[in-house]
Amino acid sequence: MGRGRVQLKRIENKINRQVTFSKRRAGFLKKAHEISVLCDAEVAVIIFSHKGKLFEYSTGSCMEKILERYERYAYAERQLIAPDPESQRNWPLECNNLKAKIDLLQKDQRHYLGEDLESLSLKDIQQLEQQLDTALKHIRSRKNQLMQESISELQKKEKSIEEQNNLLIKEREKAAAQQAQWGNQIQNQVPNTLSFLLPQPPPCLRLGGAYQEQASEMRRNELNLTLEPVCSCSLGCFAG
Amino acid sequence: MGRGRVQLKRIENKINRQVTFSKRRAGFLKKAHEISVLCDAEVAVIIFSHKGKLFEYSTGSCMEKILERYERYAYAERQLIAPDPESQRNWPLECNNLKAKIDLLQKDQRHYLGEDLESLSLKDIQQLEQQLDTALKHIRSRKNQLMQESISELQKKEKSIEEQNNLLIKEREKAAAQQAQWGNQIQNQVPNTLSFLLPQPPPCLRLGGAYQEQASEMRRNELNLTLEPVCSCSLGCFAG
DNA sequence: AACTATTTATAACC
DNA sequence: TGGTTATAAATAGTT
Repeated sequence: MGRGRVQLKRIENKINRQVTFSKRRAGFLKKAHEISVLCDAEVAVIIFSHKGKLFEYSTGSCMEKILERYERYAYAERQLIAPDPESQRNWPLECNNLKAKIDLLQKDQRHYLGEDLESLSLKDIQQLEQQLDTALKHIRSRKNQLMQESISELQKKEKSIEEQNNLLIKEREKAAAQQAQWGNQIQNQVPNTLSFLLPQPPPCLRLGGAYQEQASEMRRNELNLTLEPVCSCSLGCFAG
Repeated sequence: MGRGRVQLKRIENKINRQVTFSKRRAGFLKKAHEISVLCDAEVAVIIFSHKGKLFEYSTGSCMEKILERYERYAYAERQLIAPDPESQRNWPLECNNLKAKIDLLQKDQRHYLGEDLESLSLKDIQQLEQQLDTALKHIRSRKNQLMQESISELQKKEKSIEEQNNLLIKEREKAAAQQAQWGNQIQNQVPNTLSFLLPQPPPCLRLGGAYQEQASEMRRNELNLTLEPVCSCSLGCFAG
């Protein structure tokens, strides 16, 4: 994009290289910010010029956070390769930073839960209100969707069970009729059969019940994990 | 560069965001490589998508080298923060725990903001809805309180200024009357005085005007402080 | 994933 | 460096 085509090759002219670096760097960092905002991505850029000068960009101006995330991400792989080159990391500092971050997250979480509002200005409060209002809209929309799905599923299940019931009832009637017939024929030999069959619930009904219980148990577990984590500070760091 | 102008604002449509991310990411990484080659710079790029997927570029495919260089560059500052009588703690474990906690907090936060709801069950969603609903009640209550306070204060100030105004008006009238009297008494002795005096606004008026301006300026300032604080990001560590 | 009408970025020049 | 302009590139909306 310029008056001439560009070859992907080191610019030998020193001045030209410097100028191009300066211009492209600006455009590049701008694009980093754009993709970060537009696509809600977390971006970190580090550039060392030929002369060794550092330029950087990071979403949320928090380079360390992104680098740590990167380290964590690549952790598993590198663990396999390198057993422990981690004695030279600045652990205390890292821990401190993490703790500070957690504090911030927890503070924000309290705000999201409508606590500790005294420390917020009117404008903060208004912004918070709007955020939660929007969030609540999304949440209610999703809830409705889930409820609709749940209703549909239950209706389907109900219908299927009803059909099975009808089948079973027919079978029972058939059996009853037959047994009545048989009873008449061999009444004295097996007198209890009919009274034993009738009170027994149809098997399909019990199966349905068991399935439902299992499902709701599963949901309860997920709830514990996601909404009531051990740490009391679950919602947080808005940093993203 | 496209058929429409683009607003620097998160793309709300999920599909669009994903497509744009994909396209821009390609262009962005290409530019990273270009600047690296053309300008003989050392470039590292880390991108985490909204979904948490990692994309990266680094000159010479050696991310670690560049990150280490970066760490060395920013080393001095961070050294100052950390003393260190502590070397026998299990730092790696502690750090990992803290990071896990942060992940949980961030996940929860997204839920509080109405994002990533797909991973929640109906029951989770209902609980979340209730939490936010309660929080919103508190927040709105606090907001009303703050607004009331703000209104009261402004009213008080208004009243005080009005009183001062009244005083000043009275003074002006008094002065005008006095000057008219003087004008009659010495009209013949100093014929020009009156015509010189009259167009001249009485001193108290000018004072009053000056005072009023000052006061209204004050009000404007206070308004800015309480209603529109400079920091646009008051809430939380969004940057974490 | 391919196609364009546009918008952007930027190479060359000052 | 910082501005201007002609042009190459990137990409938003569309298919």
